[in-house]
Amino acid sequence: MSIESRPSEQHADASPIQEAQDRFISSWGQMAGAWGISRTMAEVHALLYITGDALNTDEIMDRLRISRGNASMSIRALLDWGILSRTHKRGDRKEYFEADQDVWSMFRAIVRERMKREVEPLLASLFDIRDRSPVPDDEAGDDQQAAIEHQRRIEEMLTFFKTVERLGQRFAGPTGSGLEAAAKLLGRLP
Amino acid sequence: MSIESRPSEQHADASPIQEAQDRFISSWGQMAGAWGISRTMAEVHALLYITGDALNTDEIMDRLRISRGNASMSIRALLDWGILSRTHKRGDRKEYFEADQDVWSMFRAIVRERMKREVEPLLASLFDIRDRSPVPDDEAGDDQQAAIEHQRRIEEMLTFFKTVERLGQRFAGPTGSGLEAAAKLLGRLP
DNA sequence: GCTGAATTTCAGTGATTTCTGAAACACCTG
DNA sequence: CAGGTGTTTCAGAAATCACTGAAATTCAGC
Repeated sequence: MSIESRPSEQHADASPIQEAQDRFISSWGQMAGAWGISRTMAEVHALLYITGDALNTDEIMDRLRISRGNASMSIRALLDWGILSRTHKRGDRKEYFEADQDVWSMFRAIVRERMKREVEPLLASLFDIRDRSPVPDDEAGDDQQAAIEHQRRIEEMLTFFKTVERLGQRFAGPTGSGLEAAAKLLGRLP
Repeated sequence: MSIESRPSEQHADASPIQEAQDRFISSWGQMAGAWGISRTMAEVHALLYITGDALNTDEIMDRLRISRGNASMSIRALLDWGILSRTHKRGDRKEYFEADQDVWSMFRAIVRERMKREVEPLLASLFDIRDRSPVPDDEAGDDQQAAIEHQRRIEEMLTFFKTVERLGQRFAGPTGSGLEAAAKLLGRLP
């Protein structure tokens, strides 16, 4: 028999703290788009963060009212992002999952992953485009002018994203513990 | 190895520079997800940025092979984001659109907009959640312990996003011209 | 106020993403 | 190795998002 006092209605008998947690989960879920992940992934993470508990798949399914498949895939994806970790409990074969409780280290993981997935491929493309673009020669002419300005724009983008990548490494890279301080420094308002 | 799938089949002979532009447009389009906009929006912007020209709706439709409706809506959205501006040409009733040619100012606009759309609402939710959360009292007990830790987690999130917001204002706000320098400063690798 | 060019809107359609549920798989333990 | 428990996979259903094309709207000039 399952231990589920499954809240089939929205919050049948939710404690005040559960209500607050649900609000957090839902807000966090709405941010999903911003992190480039699915709503469910965000909600699973929110649940584990805000409760602070290590939960197993069934508990997550039950609390968020999602299917086993969805839970499994979302958990897997969050593990891949490196913002969830596995644990086990003695005498229990189930896997338990918990979220990093340090907000800064959690965001470092997110930045690291987005760098890898978005900035790096773009940089590679930009280098590639630069290498394949027609090289302006000495002759004057509209084509040459166009080629020169094209090159300038590609260079500017490259410079920008190279800076972004260096910042990202500073923040999120292996040696990247310096950002909290940096943020505080920069954050001092004029 | 060949470069198949040349985008311009109806423009029979694409110039080398057009090919480079098309590659840029396509790479930029793939980043769309990262900026939280649709692929077409990103492509329209890429086209206007990389050509540096002011183009009208028909030219954009033709070059990107998209419908009038899609073009109109994408342009409108980009105008709302503040990274495109309108111009006119003498003796032509059509509207022309051009992209900000300064990469840094363009990204300031993007950051500003994402702050408004994502960070600010989340901050509002977090404040709201904090205010509605049960207040821990003096008595000991599991409920109290849970309430205390819940509060701590909400506070930590709040602190993080308040910092993010201040950083964003530093970078993208009205007084926000300081970031390029700041980025260079931070970017100096260890 | 009419005309026609330019632009916007939007219902319908198409494409993509996410979710479900059940089957397949893995792995203990007796 | 049989039976049970826990996890992953995946085909199809559902939900969401983007795009089209045509009709409606706006607006300058007559």
